[in-house]
Amino acid sequence: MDQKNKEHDSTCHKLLVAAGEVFAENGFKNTTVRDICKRADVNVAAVNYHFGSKEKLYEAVWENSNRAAVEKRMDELDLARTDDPEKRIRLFVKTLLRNILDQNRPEWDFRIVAHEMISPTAAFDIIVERAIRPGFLFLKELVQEMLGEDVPKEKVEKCTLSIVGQCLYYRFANPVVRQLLPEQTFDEKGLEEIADHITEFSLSALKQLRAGIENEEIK
Amino acid sequence: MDQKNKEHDSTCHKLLVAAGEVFAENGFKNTTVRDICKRADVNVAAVNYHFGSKEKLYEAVWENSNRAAVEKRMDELDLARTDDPEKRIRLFVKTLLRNILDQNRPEWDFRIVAHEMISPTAAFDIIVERAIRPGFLFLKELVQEMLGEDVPKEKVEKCTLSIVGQCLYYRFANPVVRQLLPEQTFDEKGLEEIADHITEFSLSALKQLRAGIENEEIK
DNA sequence: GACAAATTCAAACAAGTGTTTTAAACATAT
DNA sequence: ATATGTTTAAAACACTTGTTTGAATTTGTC
Repeated sequence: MDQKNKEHDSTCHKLLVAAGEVFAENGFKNTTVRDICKRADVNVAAVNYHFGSKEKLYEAVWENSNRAAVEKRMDELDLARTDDPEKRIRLFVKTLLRNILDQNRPEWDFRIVAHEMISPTAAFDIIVERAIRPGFLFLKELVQEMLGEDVPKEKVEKCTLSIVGQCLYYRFANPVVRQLLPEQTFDEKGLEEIADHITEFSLSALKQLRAGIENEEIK
Repeated sequence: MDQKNKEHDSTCHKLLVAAGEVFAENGFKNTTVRDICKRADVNVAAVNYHFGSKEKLYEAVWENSNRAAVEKRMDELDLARTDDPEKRIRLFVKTLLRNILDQNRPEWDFRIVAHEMISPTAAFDIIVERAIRPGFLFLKELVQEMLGEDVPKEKVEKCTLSIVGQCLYYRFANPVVRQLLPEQTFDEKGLEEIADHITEFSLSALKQLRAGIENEEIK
């Protein structure tokens, strides 16, 4: 909205940072501009002066933080391109879990996505296309590799969702998981455990499915 | 709150019904008492007159609808007690999916649970204990049967969550799924497909895991 | 039918929301 | 130094929220 967006300690910059944090915590609807301004140590009117409205600030936050973050994530995943699909699925799961569960991570943009899933705003379509679909397609290819070429597209897609679903459950239903599994931690060690389990569970399923398909082909 | 709660067309009853619908659609925070009263065709003051507050109405809605619904669901599942664990897991998945995804189902209480998972209210603990834990324990037993007795509790629990997670993803991330898989329907046929897939995926995983465990034991 | 209690209603209230206004402070260029 | 455009600040605005009020209406009882 403004040419000085990127200068540290400018009102704009302080607003973007604060807004990102608060939106990530509470979603769009449950966030007040007064909360944001208080955290940014800035006057209430600043939001509308610099961004026009709460909604445009939301979009700016997203625009500002997301593109780089997504690309960085995809790069992380691409690093392992030489590895076999199993290792890359493991890496994918671990990366995804870290992004959605690690509270200490400043890359909170994924938490905004989580809120969008539950109560979409106008930015929803863009967010899906930019932040979700790339990862989905990435994982889908790996699943395809695991299952073989002649398995129908719908099956591959559903398997992909099965893997993603296991991960995202820990975010969406986090309070439930904490109550159901009180011993489970969510620190580095806990995340590792969860990631290992989901990977093992999913790879087992994919291998078994693959075996079943091959058996059918023989018949 | 009142002795005439159950009479049809009483203000109380109309409020409970309307509130249930609206809360299920929008969650607690995003529901206004004016919305509820408009749908119930009742004066705004009625909520506070009959229930004391919006919050107590929320609790009453839950109290009123849930106990019977949960018991009915557990009965449905128990009917199949004679079947083998595989068939019962299939039934569990299908029942769960129907409850959380079938829009035409008047048993919207499960959708309130979904909202509670994202932004818990004071009723959260009760809701988890009454609506979620019984199903969780039910499925956990089935998974235990599939994996055998000597597999650690944590593994059984994580596998259980993996199954539940696949199902609930279709609810939490429903708009995303619709955008990612535009061909997927959510009518009776669509639900059947999803349920079949999740069952197949999960049973494959469990069998493979079981095989792995037995191999280790032999060594 | 008359009286009292319970219920409904329109209106208003208090608190919170996003936004706008108005003026003061600041910066920059001439 | 003055003028000009930009940024900040406090207050107010318009609207929505849950809740309360007090009068009107209905209901129950004798």
